[in-house]
Amino acid sequence: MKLNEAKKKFINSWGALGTHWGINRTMAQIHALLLVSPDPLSQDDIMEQLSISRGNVNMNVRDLVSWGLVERKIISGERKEHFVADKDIWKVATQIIKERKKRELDPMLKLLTQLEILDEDKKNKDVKQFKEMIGEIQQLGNQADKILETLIKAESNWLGSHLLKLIK
Amino acid sequence: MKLNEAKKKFINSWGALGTHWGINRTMAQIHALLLVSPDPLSQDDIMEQLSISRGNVNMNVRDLVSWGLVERKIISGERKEHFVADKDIWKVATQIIKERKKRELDPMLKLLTQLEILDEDKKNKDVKQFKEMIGEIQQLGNQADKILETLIKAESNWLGSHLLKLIK
DNA sequence: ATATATTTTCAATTATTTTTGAAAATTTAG
DNA sequence: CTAAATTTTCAAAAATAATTGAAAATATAT
Repeated sequence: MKLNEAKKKFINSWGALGTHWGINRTMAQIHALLLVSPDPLSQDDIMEQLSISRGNVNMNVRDLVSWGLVERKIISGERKEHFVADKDIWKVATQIIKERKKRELDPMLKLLTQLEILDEDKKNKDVKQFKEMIGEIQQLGNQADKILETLIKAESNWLGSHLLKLIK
Repeated sequence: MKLNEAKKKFINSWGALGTHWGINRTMAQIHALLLVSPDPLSQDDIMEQLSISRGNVNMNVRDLVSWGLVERKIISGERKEHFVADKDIWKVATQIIKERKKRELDPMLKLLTQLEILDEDKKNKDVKQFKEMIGEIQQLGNQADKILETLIKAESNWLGSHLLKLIK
């Protein structure tokens, strides 16, 4: 297989995968492209390589920056802004976990707390089962929260060397 | 807050959350509805409670069954099929992990293995960096795979009592 | 076997999300 | 300051995904 073919395959399947994770195809593709590009790319480079419009590149790159996955890079002499992806995959993973936790898990846990305040007949079968269900989800959510928090703080090599042995 | 209000809130936010996870709103809503319903519901019950069409219910319930989150229940005397969600949240979580691993992580790892076979000048900067990147993703993917595998096999209470202490 | 109830399918419709591209805003150079 | 380059915005268009609803298929009762 040739390099360019491999890159294309990688970019495309990364994009396809993104759609299963609530991330839009283009954002995932741009991220993939930057991951396999040794040097920073300009908006025009990205437009050309992925055949997408300027506005699309702009919006999605901006999103990637807000996710902390990509950063702007000034190249001396160049007028255009350039972008690089953080190439440390462990950081990429923890960054994604951190953001999704903040954007999704935290609000859900907050909501569940609100739902707890149910002032109705506690002997009612439906009320009882509802409270139980919410309680269980909350418990699991809190556990997940703690684990993710710890994971985010952990060292990149820690996971492989310690956790895996302990968990077995 | 009244029970029905709480249920509605739960169902709606569960649905909204689903869209961030590549799951369609309705499927997530049906799942939420079944989670907070003590008794099995028929297609008509679901149609009525969520104001959605028969076809929609049918397809999404079928999907939930294929995910192993919901099962068909025959109620003696009743002609219509009824559906219940597995109420054990730990099982729900591991079931979702299991399915997503199978549907997404496994194929991605397979793809990465194929991309490894790159027959080009190994001194080429681009080739080198590409291989490195793929290698790192693969490593992380394999670690995640092992951890998820262990998690799926773990007992529901094991996570809280052991993993959390060890990981700290 | 026939009629009736129930479930499934799927083409057409509707809703949602993504993408484009050109205008507006901003930045940099001279 | 003015002009050129670059970035950003956003309404409209296109693409994608979800939903409907009625017809077809299947199952059950008499």
